[in-house]
Amino acid sequence: MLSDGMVVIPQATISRLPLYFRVLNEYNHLGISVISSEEMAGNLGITSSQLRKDLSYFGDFGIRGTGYDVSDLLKQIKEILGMDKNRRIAIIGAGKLGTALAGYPGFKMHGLEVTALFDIDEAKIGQQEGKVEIFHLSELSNKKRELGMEIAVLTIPASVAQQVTELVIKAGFKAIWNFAPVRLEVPEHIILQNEDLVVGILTLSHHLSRKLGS
Amino acid sequence: MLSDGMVVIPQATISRLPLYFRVLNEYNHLGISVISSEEMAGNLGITSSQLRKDLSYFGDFGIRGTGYDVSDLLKQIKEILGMDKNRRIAIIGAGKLGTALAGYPGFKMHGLEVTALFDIDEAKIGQQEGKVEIFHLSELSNKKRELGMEIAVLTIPASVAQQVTELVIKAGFKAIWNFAPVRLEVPEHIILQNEDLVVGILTLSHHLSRKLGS
DNA sequence: TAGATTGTTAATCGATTAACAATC
DNA sequence: TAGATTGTTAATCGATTAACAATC
Repeated sequence: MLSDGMVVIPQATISRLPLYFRVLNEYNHLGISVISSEEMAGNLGITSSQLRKDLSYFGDFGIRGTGYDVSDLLKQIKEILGMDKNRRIAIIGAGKLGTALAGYPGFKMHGLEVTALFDIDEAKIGQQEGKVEIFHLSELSNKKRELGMEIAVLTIPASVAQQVTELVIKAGFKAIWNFAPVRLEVPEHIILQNEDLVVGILTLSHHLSRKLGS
Repeated sequence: MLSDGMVVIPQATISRLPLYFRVLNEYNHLGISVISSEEMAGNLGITSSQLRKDLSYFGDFGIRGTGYDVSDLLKQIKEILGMDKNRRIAIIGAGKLGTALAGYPGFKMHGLEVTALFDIDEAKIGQQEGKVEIFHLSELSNKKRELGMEIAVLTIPASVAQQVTELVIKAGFKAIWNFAPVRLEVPEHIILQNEDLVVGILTLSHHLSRKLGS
């Protein structure tokens, strides 16, 4: 694919890139340097067409007749997902979920760094959670400037989520990952991703009801 | 819709039901007893067609010319999602994420109960996490029978996830909610839902790269 | 060159939406 | 009955897949 103008990339395609990244890492560790779309797709339980189509949105990364160079494709996917930017993350809400995420090993492994936690509970302010300090929410703007964070993670009660979202936007964050079970209103230019944990488990519960009739 | 034989319900439809449940709860608390699909859909930022179509997979819940009875529809959705079954959950892996989930208020609010935690770290065995006790993983079968759990949540390292999955299946669990970033192999009859937290944040990171060009 | 595998096109499949007959 | 809103059909939109020309 050549110059793209304004091609819309399906959300599903973007969601599969981390999977490609992971399996390529495995091949890399096994010392495999070239891989076909057929082989990789088989490993992931998808069609090779889908894999090739997904990659084609971003460029021509393969070699016809040969396959894909593993470490080259890894580098490309890192770039596509911004993993080369070492993005810094602020977690708002130093409760159980917030502090658990602060220590989540998956972040660092993917070029992401939790740089600060924020809360309004005075008892928590100044404490360290692993290597990450907890600041008062009123410091959000200052610390953002100081530490260069780009993504705000909301692990706060639904009742205050909209209010805190406005603070976060005022502080200059352009991307929000929202764990509160509520639909946030944000301006067009803010990138919002909802992570609703209840949806996942209720989906399971539904399938249990349906398949087992109980 | 009448008898369904083997209608396939889109995953997207099931994922929206918890949202419908939440907004209906709000109407209920406001004392609103009847609601139109137009009103509800507007509130959620979707089309009324989609809402009506989603509900039509499960039955005829509305009254033409009037709308939907809020508390009746709430009851129906509870039933569809198995929220009336009070399903019990076992969390495997009493690390940060596992213990955070054990205390997650969203579960109880949706008729789900975390009944036990499991780990292999002797230092953790016997401890209480909130109201939930931590047992040794070797007790999984016994405790499942004793406490009647149905859903296993995996909050364990990817490296042991497949091995633990086999234990979980042997213990008789029929549904698995997997937080480990790995593709699990399970028999056909096991209901598996992957919750890959890295996908969410990398999606944000990608959009940051794309929209801001940085 | 012969064999292999990509990138892309066109066909297929599935989900969303607009429109409207049914009906409260 | 007149007005409103459902449940459903058919049209539209978008994503997946099969097939194959391009090419290493």
